[in-house]
Amino acid sequence: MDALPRHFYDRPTLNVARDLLGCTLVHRLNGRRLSGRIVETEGYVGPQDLASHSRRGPTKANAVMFGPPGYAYVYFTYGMHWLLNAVTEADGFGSAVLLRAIEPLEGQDLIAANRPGRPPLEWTSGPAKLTKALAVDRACNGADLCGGDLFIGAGDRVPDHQVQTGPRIGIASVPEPWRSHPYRFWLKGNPYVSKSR
DNA sequence: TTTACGATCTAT
DNA sequence: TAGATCGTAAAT
Repeated sequence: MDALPRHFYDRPTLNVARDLLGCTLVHRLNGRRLSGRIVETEGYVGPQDLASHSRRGPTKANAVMFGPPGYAYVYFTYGMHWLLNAVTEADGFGSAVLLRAIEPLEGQDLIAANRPGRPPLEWTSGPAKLTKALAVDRACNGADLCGGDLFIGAGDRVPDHQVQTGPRIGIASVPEPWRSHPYRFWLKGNPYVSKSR
């Protein structure tokens, strides 16, 4: 499976977020492949988006977001979690797609080992769960998703009637209209889609 | 240098 | 429903 080309990411962020559904996130590690089918994403559409880390302009932590498309923006939050994004749009524009959930495909023995004591449905059904499961952390920040050990491969095209949209999760303190914009995309009925609260 | 908080998860 | 837990950036 080939990595999606850079021009896939050099498009409007919401189109990328929609089209990443059904694609395969792969992490090559120690000669093995850990992978999963992307079932939930969120778009963070640019500095004007008050829910986006890019809203205050480039900083040391979010610099990758402002770089060229097709790179991994990995950041640390809540004192313990790593979250994985794919950078979108033109170099210099701060936008990305957060990968929120995947369905395990390859390397399920290794994935299980990274999620000890948890049932399969809780291995990758959340943005911090999937990074833990696929061993994605700060070392992956800035990785080239178009040609490296962490990449995204094309999947079967997901028809529109299988795609649902809604507001993004975990941004309750963000002002309207950004809080309510339907920038979250998921596969209808897929059991690995994260639980919102 | 100090403080407040966060694109979450888990156990209670 | 609250506690864990710490890097980051704004405030002091």
